[in-house]
Amino acid sequence: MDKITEQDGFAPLGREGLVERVARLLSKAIVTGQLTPGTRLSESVVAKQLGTSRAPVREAARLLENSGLVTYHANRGFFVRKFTATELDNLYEFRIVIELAAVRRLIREGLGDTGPALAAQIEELRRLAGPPHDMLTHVEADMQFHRLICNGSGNPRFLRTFEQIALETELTIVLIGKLYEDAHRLAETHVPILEALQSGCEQDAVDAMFYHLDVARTLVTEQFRKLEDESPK
Amino acid sequence: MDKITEQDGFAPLGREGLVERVARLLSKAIVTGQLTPGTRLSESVVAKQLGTSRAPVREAARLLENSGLVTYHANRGFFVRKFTATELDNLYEFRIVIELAAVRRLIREGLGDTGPALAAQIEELRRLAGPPHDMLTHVEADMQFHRLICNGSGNPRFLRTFEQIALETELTIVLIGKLYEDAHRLAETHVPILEALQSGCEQDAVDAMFYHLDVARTLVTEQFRKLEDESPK
DNA sequence: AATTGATGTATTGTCGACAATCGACTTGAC
DNA sequence: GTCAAGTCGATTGTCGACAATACATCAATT
Repeated sequence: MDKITEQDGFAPLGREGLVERVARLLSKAIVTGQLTPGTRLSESVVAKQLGTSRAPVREAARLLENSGLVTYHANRGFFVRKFTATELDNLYEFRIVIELAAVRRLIREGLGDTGPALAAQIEELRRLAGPPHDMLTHVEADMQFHRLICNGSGNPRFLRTFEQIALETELTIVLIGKLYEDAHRLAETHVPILEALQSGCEQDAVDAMFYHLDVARTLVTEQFRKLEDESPK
Repeated sequence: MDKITEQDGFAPLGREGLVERVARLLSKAIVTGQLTPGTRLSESVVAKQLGTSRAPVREAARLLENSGLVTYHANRGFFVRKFTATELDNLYEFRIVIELAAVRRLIREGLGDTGPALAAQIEELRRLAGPPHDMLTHVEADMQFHRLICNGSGNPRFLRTFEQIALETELTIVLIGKLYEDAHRLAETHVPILEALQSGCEQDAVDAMFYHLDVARTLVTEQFRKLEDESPK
């Protein structure tokens, strides 16, 4: 079994550093929309709210900067990241490059236990399609499917880069407010990818993944442009 | 440990933050080999040497962590990154993915003023081929050629990702101690890439870049394995 | 002798305070 | 009324000190 989540194995449990905890709380607050894009992340305010000093908050903010959730201006502090339609398009283009490369490598290295893991994740997506429809949980499960592929590719750099864009991808999806009209449909769109991967045909797998991501890219970008027009600036 | 001193002479653009200065000094010390892989980066020691407190050093170290030059172990601190042959191979595989994607995009978007910039950079490489043969300067000029391509691609994510792996790439090359036997030859290996880019044929450009990077990958990996055998930890 | 447990030391983790810097506001001249 | 310079308040930048943790050493037990 591959190690993805931090709860399996003997990874220290109470050993989560304060910085990581703050980073997790902040990222959750941002992704869930409690902190809207553009708002300032005052170190002292956050520190006071969490009952810590500014140092851990500052470090956590720098971590989030690498995840693309916040931007940092020298001598001005951290701000929740704002996205433009172009940036969003660039994000998906980049994501496609990374994930297609991961798919190619995964095929060449052999699926291994990534196959069953992907199948199980699709089951999870189907289960989540039923009520209650928690958007964030759903998006995270979707991302987990793609994370499994990057993780199974065998080159840790793909997983690492995926993690760097995973949170901002989640954020943009949540910003838009919907991923698919039908949650059941979303789950099924992952099936062709898995089947192509299991067939062992590299080109089929690449095509399936590209189609999947390209559809998502179009949906997300168009929806975002629509929202941009409704509330210009 | 040698003292890390700041090279005077240039203050790039008005004010540079203390954190950035420390990060620059540290990265230079690592890439030049003053700090060898595996050595501990004691916050207090570095801070004392640079005449600052630990806070900026700590932030700078976290920046370098993103550049892959140092690793961080919770409650143990920062260490200069050690590379294995496999990691190095993964690095080059990843680099190929990124740069090939950048080339594709650059072709589609049109060269613009990237063409002349690339030509000028080749000239710079030729100039540096003459004495004195400063390895680091040479490597940096080589990387600059590739940086220009990522920058010209039009998608900032490619440049951003390139920057994340640029320093560790430089480090591995310097670790090996040589890039090419003949520095003049290195400069010329970039010519086919530029010509293919100017031809406008996407496949030619991709092929040229792939060949270039694949040769480098083989050279570096083999040389590294040789060094690994000589001094097997 | 090997392993376990206790102890000491060095380093990181966190904190609160002060200094430097930026942006907004006020004030004044034209 | 507009613009410029000066001032003020708030926030980040940096610092030194203290607390918590890990590693090494050594003692005690089997």
